Order: sequence, then structure tokens, then C-alpha cells
Amino acid sequence: MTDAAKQQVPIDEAVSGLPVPKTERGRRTLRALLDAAALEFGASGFHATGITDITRRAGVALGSFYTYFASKEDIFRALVTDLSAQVKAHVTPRVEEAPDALSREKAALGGYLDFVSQQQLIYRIIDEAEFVAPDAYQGHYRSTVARVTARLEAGAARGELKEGVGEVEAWAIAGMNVFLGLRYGVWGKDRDLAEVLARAHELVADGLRRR
Amino acid sequence: MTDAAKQQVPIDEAVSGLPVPKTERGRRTLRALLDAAALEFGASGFHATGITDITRRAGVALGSFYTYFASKEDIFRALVTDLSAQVKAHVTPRVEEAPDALSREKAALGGYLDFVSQQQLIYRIIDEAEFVAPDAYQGHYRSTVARVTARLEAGAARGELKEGVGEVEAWAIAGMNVFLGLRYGVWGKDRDLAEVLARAHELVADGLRRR
Amino acid sequence: MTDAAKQQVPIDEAVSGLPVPKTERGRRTLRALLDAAALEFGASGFHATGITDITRRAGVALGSFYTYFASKEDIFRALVTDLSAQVKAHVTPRVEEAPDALSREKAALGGYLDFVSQQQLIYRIIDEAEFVAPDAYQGHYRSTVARVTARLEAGAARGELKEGVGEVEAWAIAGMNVFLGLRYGVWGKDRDLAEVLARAHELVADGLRRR
Amino acid sequence: MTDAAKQQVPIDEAVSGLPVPKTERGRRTLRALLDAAALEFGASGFHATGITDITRRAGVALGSFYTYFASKEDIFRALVTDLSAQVKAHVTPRVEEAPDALSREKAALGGYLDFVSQQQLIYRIIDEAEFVAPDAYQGHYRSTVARVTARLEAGAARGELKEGVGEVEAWAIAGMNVFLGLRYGVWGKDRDLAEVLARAHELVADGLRRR
DNA sequence: AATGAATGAGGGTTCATTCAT
DNA sequence: TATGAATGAACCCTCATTCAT
Repeated sequence: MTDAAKQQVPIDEAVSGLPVPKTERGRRTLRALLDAAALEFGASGFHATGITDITRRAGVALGSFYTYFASKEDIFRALVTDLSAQVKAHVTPRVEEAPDALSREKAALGGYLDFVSQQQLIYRIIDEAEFVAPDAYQGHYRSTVARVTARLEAGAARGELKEGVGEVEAWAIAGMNVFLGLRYGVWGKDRDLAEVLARAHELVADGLRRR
Repeated sequence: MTDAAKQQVPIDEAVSGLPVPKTERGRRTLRALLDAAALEFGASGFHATGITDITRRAGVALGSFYTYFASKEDIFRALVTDLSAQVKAHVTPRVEEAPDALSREKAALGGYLDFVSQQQLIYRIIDEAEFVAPDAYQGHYRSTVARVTARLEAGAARGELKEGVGEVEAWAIAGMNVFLGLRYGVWGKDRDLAEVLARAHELVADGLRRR
Repeated sequence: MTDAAKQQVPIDEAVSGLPVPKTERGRRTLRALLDAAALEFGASGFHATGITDITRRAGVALGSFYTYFASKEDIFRALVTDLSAQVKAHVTPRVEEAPDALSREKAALGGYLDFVSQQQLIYRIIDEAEFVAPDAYQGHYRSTVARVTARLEAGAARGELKEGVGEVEAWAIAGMNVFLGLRYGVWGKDRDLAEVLARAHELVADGLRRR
Repeated sequence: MTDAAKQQVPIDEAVSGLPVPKTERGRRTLRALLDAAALEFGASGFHATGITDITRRAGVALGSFYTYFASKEDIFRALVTDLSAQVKAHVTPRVEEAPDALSREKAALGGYLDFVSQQQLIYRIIDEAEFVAPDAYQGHYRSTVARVTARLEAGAARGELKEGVGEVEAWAIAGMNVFLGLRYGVWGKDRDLAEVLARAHELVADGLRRR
């Protein structure tokens, strides 16, 4: 996790759902635990990661973990929420800079590819949530797709996109983005991401564009 | 799992990578274990499923499990292979009946949506393989996408599709299909699959079609 | 614990074996901890009660506990001593009002039944001491029985009771009292305590009386 | 536990509530676990005893414990039931040999004192059940007292005992017996048990006898 | 080929106690 | 004296795997 990314999403109740520790020392410990958990879960997966792996990396005692989290699942869930917010924080500004609906979708895919190719571990965490914390997983994708849907509908309303595009198209586009990110951002970097972006965008551009 | 589906993919080395038991009784036991494992892994996930859950449901003794499989991961991997073949077996005939490249893609998505909406547990198994048996997971998607790629390239060669379509488009389409299946076939059946199919196909049709 | 009962046994070294806090605030905290401990130990037992349960109920910080007590066992032991004194304080005055040796025993049982039917939690604490602080438990019963023994011997010396009654009879009577209190004062109030008292007294009266 | 005592109460469903293992080896393991648990719980108490203490003494692997018992509490409860049956098995024959109601009570106390002075650990186990498995504890005492009550009522019906003696007297006598056993059988053997028996019996004999 | 008891490493969690502020 | 975060040893239980029958 880059420091930059972290600072975009400071620990507070809005993001993590966790109570903010009363002392500065407490806030440092909580942040250390979350960062360590991201690295460990990302590298080894939920089940292969032990609480001791997390606390050892965070440099705190085992017992301290339970001052901040009720269980291993609890920190995992907090992490998914945290990372989900990071993806959003990374993609949103790029989208907003784009001049029209079609280029907004391209910017979204570009931002996403860029993010996952840097943050491969995070990718694994969110995907594993399907099995560890299905509600958090669904929450992530549903809210992600809700944003896509809103963009498409707004574009259609402004006459920039074909009438009727909405949720179904949003899920389709989200699936494309996720698979392209997995294949070309995580599994292998054997292809230029700019090319992937261009070709993928071209694939759907006509389907989205107003006739 | 429907009996029909099972019979499409009888146990043999080509599919499961397992030696075929010599006796009829052995083959029945192996089949019972695989079926039970599919149900248990699908319902509870890999980690929450115990060997005893599988043997209990299969109606065999715990020790017998190790006559057929070397480990829990082993049966999981066999299952992924087995199910991957089932998807292929379900989709391929429909694709082959289609008259041209574009309608082949539509048939593929239609067949896939149809399959996963019936076989929800299987869906979960293949996805969990990303974390339990990454090679089997990659194997499934790489070979799935390889078929899509081959179809697209063949279509382009015949002049039915745009020149240059290939692997990138195939990954995009696969992602779209998978997400639509997850959302509308598994998470909720709140939308007519025929509509989903039509809209999704329309989204990419122009992008695939020859100009 | 009724306030009345508490005030009969103010905190001082003689009773609890603890140093008396120098400040008024300290004495209040100590009393709050003891009261909270009685409620928690009584309701949940020694092992199921955490220090935090006690401090939370007492309204003090966790760390403050160790200003007053060296360990969980320490407060438990103090409590047993405290409660043992309360039983004595409740029973003794009634005994002293009785005119003769036989009626003194009846008064003792009556007072005991009365006490335990009000103070059920306390009952549990003293009994659990058998396993948590055996010396305090033995101390309680040995001193209780010593008082009974002294009463019986005094009665015999005055010619009101049979010659030779002493320690054995005292343990027997103590056992009766305790079991009757447990059964009819704590486990169930399905029988009038006055009847229990009358019948139990009659059971031993002839055996104690001078021939 | 003497071997004799054990053989009086073989493992079967009637006593322990446990399923009987299907193999001879299984039955040996179960017996070894119960015996080891009695020694460990008796010596160290429920909370200070670890499962490993039990399995180490029984000479079986840790995991085997859970083949037979669901939890530490489970084996404790089974033990209480087992031991409760042993007390009964030890006392009942002596009682039945006695010629009349009064001597039956004397025989019961005598048998009990004899038993507990040999089986001190067992004593501790049953008493600790008040805190670990209150239902098993109440079960033990309620059924013990039910037997006393039945004896007293039968004696009264035959005209050997005072009319009206019953449950209250039975609880009183049980309490007496238990305390005398604790004091003179377990805490100290400083007094001849025959003397204790004689004096205790004399204490209640007149109260029980028909006028 | 089948059975089911036996094995023991492993891991999540608790909680009494300490200590820096 | 009060606070509450930090500590880490201890322990129950799970379960994949082995093995004797």
C-alpha cells in the first residue's frame, strides 16, 4: 500500500465502522494493524494468515489485536471496506475530469487498471471476501456497479449515451474491467495496459453510444 | 447437480485426472464422493467443509476418502476440473449450432447464464479455486478464454468480425459473462435472463462486428 | 446485598484484612469494588467473572482495581471474609436474645435461613470458596462451627443440654442448616421457612436435650 | 478410585449417558479417560485441569478426547453422573441389610462416611459441580435426598418412625451426612468414624423415632 | 476396498496483570 | 490515585491425515 493511498483514506468511523481510539498511541496501533493485515492477507490469503502474523508484522503484542478487532473476520471485513474506499478514491477523480459520458467510462477502466496493477494484494483481498465476508463483497460490487449505473443513466439522460442503458450494462462493464484487471494487471503484465484499455473501450463504445 | 449434467461427464482419466477404479463398486464410491463434495463445497466453501461432511453425505467411511483422493485439496481440484468440463459441455453444443460468429457469442453467453442459474453451487466452487487451487482456477479461465479467443479469431478470419479482435476482447467478454451470471443467475433472479442476454449482447455486438 | 447489611460491616482491617484507604474517595472506590465483586461473583461465579466485569460495574477504571487488590483471588478472599462476618452479624443478635440453649439453636437456624433466603448470591460465593480459596472456606466453616460448639458446650455445662454434646453435633447441625438453606432458601421457596425451621428443630431437639 | 468401585459401575448408557464405543479398544479408551479425569479433576479442580492433563494421564492423544467427549464440561458432567451412581451403589446394599427404619439411616450414614473417607477426590468433584454443572449437582442431591425421603416415609408408614417425617427431615439428614463426611472423612481423620456415626445418629434418632 | 479410532500440530481467543501517562 | 492500552502465556478445540483391523 502506498503511503499516498493510505492518506487518502484516514481511519475514521465513516470508512471503517470502527471506534476511533482515544489516544494517539491507540490510533497508531490500529493503523499498524490494518496495514499489516493488508500485507499478510494479500500475500497469504485469509486462512493461511494467522493473527500472530499480523501482530508480528505490526510490531504489537498478540493481545493488542483484540483491543481493536473482535476477530480475524472482523479485521478482514474492515479491510475490505477500507480498500473498497481506496479504489473509489483512486478512480473517482479521474472520472470527474473526463468531459463526456463515454470518456468517463474509459477513464474509469483506465483508473481501475492502473490501481490494480499497483495494488495486486488488495485485489486478492476483495475477491476473497466472496468467501470470507460475502456481505462485504456484495457491498463492494453493488456499490461499485451502482456508481457505474448512475454514470450511464446520467449520460443517457444528457443524450450522450443510448437510451435505456443502465444496470445490466453496468454489471457487464464491471465484469470486463475486473477480468481485464485480473488478467493484465495481476496475473501478467505481458501486454501494454494502454492497449488493453483502448481495445476494451472500443469493444463497448459503439454499444453505449447514442445511435 | 442434475443427473443429466452428471451423465454428460462420466468419470474418466481425461476429465478428472484420476485413475478409474477397477471395480464397479469403486466407481460408484468415487462418483458419490465427488457429488457429495460438490454439494458440500458449494454450500459451505472449502475451508468450512470437512472431509467428514463429504464422507457422511456420500455414505462412506472416513478412511475410504483416502482410497480415492490424496487430500482435501486433491478432491477440490478434481472437482474444479470436472465442473469446468461441465460448463464446456453445456455451452459448446449451443455454440456450434449457431450460424455465424456473432450469434455464437450470444449463444455462449446464453448457455452460460442458463448453466449458472441452475448450478449455483458450482459457480462458487470455481471461484473459490482462485484461493485454494490457483492453478486450477487459472487453468479454467485460461482455457475458457482460449475458446472465446479462438472463436473470435475464426470469425475475424472469415470476415464476420472486425479485424484484430482476439485475446483482449475475449477476456472482456468472459468477465462480462461471469459477472452477469453472478449477479442475475446467482445473487438474484430479479431480471429475465433473456433480457439480460439481449442487452449484454447488444452492448458488444457493434464492437465485434465488422465495420 | 441490602444497604443495611453492608452498613453492619464497615470496611476496616479487622474484617477484610485490607489496609483502609486514607482518603474518603479511596474508601468509596474500595467499597464499590467489593459490592460489584459480590454481585458479579455471585451471579456468574469466580471463573466466569472478569476483572473488567467488576470494574465496569463499580464504575472505575481497570487499572484502579490493582490499587486495592493484588489479584482476583485476593478480592474473592476478602469478600468471603466480609460475607462470613455478615452472616455472623445477622445471626448473633438473634441467638443472644434467646432464653435457653435449645432455643438458641432454633434462633440460629432461623436467622440463617432468613439470611440466605435474602442473600442468595452470597451463599454461592462462600460455597465456591471451597475451590477458589479453600483456606478461607475452611476458615468460615471452622469458625462458624466453633461458635455452635461453644454454644452447645455452654448449654451442657449449664445443664440445659445433654452431657457430652460438642463438636460432632455442631458439624451435624451446621450441615443441616446449610442444606436446608440451600434447598429451601435458594433453590426453591416452595415451602414456608417457618415450617422448615420447626421440623428441623424438632428433629434434633430431643437429641440435644438433657435426658 | 478402587477397581472394585469401578466394576460396580461399568460403562453403559444407563449410567453415563454416553454412547458405547463399538470396538473393545474404544471402550478401553473411554474408561481410561474417565478414570484419568476423576484423578485430575479431583486433585486440581475443574478449571486448573487441562484436557492435556487428562489425556496425558490416560495415555491417549489429545484428539482422542474429542472422540468421546464434546467438551471439558461434558466429561465432567459424565463423571458426576458416574460418581453419583457409585455412591449409591456403595450405600444401597448396606441400607438394605438393615432390619428397621432407624438402623437404615444409621447404615446410610455409615456407608457414606466410609465411602467418602476412601474417595476424597470424588467428593470434591461432586461439590464442584455446583459451579460447573449445576444441573448435574442438583440432580445428584435431589435424587439422593429422594431416596432418603422415600426411606423415611416408608418407615413412618410402617409405624417405625414418627408420623409426618419426610422431605424436610431428609434434607436435614443429608446435610448432616455431607458435612460430617467433609469434616471427618476428608479434611481430617482426627476422630474415629464409628464415634462420629454413633453420636450423629443419636442426635437425630429420638427426633425420628415414633413417640 | 472399507472401516472408524487415533493422532497431534495448529490457531483463534481470553484475560489476569503490568505500565506509561 | 486514576486511566486504559499493552502484554503474552495459556488453553480449548478442530480437523486433515494415518493406521490397525
